[in-house]
Amino acid sequence: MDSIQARAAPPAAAPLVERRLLHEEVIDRLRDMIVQGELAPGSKLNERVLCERLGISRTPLREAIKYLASEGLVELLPNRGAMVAPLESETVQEIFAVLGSLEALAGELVCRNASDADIAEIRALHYQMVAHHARGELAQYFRYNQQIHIRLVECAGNATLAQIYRGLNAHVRRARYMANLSHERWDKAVKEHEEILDALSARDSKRLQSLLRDHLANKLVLVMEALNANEPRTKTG
Amino acid sequence: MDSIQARAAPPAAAPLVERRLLHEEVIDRLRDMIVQGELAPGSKLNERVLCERLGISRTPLREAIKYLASEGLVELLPNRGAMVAPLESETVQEIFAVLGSLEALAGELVCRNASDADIAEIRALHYQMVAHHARGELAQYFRYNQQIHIRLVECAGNATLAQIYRGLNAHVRRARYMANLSHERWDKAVKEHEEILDALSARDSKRLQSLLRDHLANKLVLVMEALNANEPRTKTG
DNA sequence: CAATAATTTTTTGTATGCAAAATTCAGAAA
DNA sequence: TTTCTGAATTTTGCATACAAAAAATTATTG
Repeated sequence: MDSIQARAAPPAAAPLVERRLLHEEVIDRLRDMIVQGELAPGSKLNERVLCERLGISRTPLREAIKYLASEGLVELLPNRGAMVAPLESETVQEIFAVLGSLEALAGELVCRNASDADIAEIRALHYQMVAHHARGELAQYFRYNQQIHIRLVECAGNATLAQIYRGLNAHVRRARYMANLSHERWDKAVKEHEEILDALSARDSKRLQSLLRDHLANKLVLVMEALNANEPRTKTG
Repeated sequence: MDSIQARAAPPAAAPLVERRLLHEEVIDRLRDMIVQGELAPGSKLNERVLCERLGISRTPLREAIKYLASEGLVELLPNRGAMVAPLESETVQEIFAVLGSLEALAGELVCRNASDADIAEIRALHYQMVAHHARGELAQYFRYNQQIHIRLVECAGNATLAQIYRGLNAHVRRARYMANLSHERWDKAVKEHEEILDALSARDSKRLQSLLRDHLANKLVLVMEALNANEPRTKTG
């Protein structure tokens, strides 16, 4: 029983870091399970099963589910519980349209507001990513790739923007679009990142916006391919 | 005891409209109370008090609070419950920056995707609004004003965009920025709406975007004034 | 055998109970 | 008075209990 548990240990001392609340722990844990694909899009969330898996009671689980429903990762089915939000190609296209707007805004703001240290940090992430690309380590590459985009938006200095961006990004990430990435396209994506980093370093807002837009368009193609590969069935199925 | 109650009436027949779930009812009810200012920004949400007021138990209330926390209208305080999200001028400015991007996108999409019926509906709302302006009915004017903006974004045909827009809009609306609207500014706002309607009718995307941006900028000024009027105290207080 | 009806089982929605944490408040010390 | 201190009270977080709804299973009929 090495699962999450409430009030297990006696108070050793004043906890330096606030003890995390169970339902918050569960929010993060569930979100991870959904984004990582452990809980597949469209699959039903059985409370009993999840409670056993997480070692908690239904109350914090249900609270976490409500939170994620508002985030859009979960859909509530009245009297029938909840399911992982399906990954419809239509919704994905909608999300990309919004992401485009948000990245454009982020591109403008980050050039104006990011500190040199911020940009240095993004550069460091970039070189990590390039190294993983050179070694053909796709999963690690993907991880740093994500981090770069997230960090770029965060460094724009608009927390509201960053939060919305992260939420939409999580939704799309479930498509596992990196799985079938050709060498050619991979190389191209890295090249695009080089240019993005250049524009950011020069704080060339217009160029950065344009590069981000093109990069996102290419990513959309990837995502749609992944989607069509996994669920080519129409609604008649 | 005419409050919301669970499973009160015996099944008269198959309910034509799905019986709403208690926690969903509470989500809407709480959101209204927050946006209407019945629950002030920064005020603590006492579960006992709210349960009594709504005539429900703590479980659905807490679930609703979690939902609204993800929406951003409520902030969770570990081991101390929750409070209505404060209305910081910094956050408001962030939100307006994002709203600007979203309205720009909406302006583009609505010109491309809205049906003539959609535009006719917005025009009808516009004339209702104008009538209330002529009669000096501020509250009603405000209501239609809101509806026009919401409907415009909805008619862009991107549900994700519309949902995010509504959420951010709700947050800002709490500022009650219409309260101290001068006659001069009111007239100007209506003029701006006339132009917006014109551009929409002509499906002139660029002009519409430009008009929406200016209109939003003016609104930001109003909101900031309302904010400074109500909480001019600095963080030292 | 298929199709429907009746029954059992499971699952969900809500209320309630209990313990930990936070808050309040009375009284003592400075 | 103001400022601690510590018990009483309130409030929160989580678990559990119970009833309604849905799903699965069995029984029944054509």
